Amino acid sequence: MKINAPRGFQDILPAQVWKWQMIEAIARDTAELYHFQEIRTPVVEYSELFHRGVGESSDIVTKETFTFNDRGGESLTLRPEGTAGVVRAAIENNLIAQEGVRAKLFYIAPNFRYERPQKGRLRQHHQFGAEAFGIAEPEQDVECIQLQMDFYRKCGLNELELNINSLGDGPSKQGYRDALVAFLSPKKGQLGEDSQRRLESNPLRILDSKDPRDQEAVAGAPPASGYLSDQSQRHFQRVCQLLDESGIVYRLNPNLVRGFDYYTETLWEVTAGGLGAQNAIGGGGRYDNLVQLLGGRAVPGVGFGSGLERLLIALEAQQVELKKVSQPLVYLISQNDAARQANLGLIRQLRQAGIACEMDPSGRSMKAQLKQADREQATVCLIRGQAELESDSAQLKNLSTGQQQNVSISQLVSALINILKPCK
RNA sequence: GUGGUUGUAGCUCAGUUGGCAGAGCACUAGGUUGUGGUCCUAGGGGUCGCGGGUUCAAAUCCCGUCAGCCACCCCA
Repeated sequence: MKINAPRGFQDILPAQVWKWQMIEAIARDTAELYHFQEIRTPVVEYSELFHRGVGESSDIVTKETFTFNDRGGESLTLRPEGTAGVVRAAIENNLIAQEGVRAKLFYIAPNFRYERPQKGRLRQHHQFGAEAFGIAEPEQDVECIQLQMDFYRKCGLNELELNINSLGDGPSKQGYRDALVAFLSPKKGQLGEDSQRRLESNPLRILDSKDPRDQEAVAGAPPASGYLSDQSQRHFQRVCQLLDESGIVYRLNPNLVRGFDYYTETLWEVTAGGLGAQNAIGGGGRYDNLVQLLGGRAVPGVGFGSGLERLLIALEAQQVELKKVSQPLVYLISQNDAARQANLGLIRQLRQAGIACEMDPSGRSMKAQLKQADREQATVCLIRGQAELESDSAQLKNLSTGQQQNVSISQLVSALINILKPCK
């Protein structure tokens, strides 16, 4: 019986893996350029972490987690997002034990959400994310945004838009929520079914609904900016000013709301062309209450997560060419059994000398071997038959020019290194 | 969880009114007994997603189911 990968889970095959390695390398290089350090946390956490962290009322926790009991009866959950686990690890390992101690961490890791798959949406997806703890100033928000945007720029992504908004600190957010409910309640009948329900559970989300009925009802709603405390207002203005100064183009979007309960103050989302309906490629925000909520000191934090599958989709749609670099390959070809036997020893020597080699041990025709070498994009073929065995030499054939030369075995390694050097 | 749509060779797909399961590409071999890419010739490869039903006869019609894709919800 044939067994497929579970719904919404995807194999990343050799033909694609090099792209992953490339964008992962860009992510690491860029994060380290900003002096963020990599952290790797477990794929599973106690379920309570996400309930408390992401929020009991958020959709992600209520209906999208992979949750199960282990054999001891503990409830575990596959991580649905990156921040909560990093905060837990930072607290547990005393990385942010004291106020004023700064920790800047990044990760590249899979997340799991039980959803119906569609374009740009899977049950396992991967994110590059970064979290900065200990600094409440808007400079830290902007450093995160700069890192994120630099990452996209280095990957070659062109069509993208940064949306930004502020919901203010806790009291500001609550005040705005109440005001919005007061504004929308009389119009409840005009809202879509989903939003009528959200009016109680998560009214802020009605702001960024796609339903035209909701958009019409929301049109005259008061903006969050009117409910920000003085301090929150100053914070947000400073963020915008710093973005201006660093030449980052953004759009103030008063309807931008994000799905995690822990966000306070600044929040942002980057959208990209070519992604279909799920056009968010990454998002982030400040979460000044989260560390304390999860049992740490009152340490502020800010960070982002960026979806790598969606980045690759966007790069493809925008026809961005990633440059593939691979090691030049030498393909050993044997005319007969004796040559094949000799090449088995030779290939080991060449590999130990640091030269990537391949050969076909099955005794097929030379034509078939050459064809295979061509298919695998070998740079050089090393051909040995009866004549070469007797003269202790090998033919080296350059597959792109077709030129061929005879080289003695004693000089083989240096000759190959010479030929391959300009190909790296 | 809801809706739409598509499942035929490794891949992309055709298949008429229900009447022998097809093409292109890819693969293997030969043309060339020591040389790839181009070309020519031949060959291999199928649970027509799966299960049931109608029929003399089903890839084709009906019912169910599973999966992929797309959209809603939500999010990266």
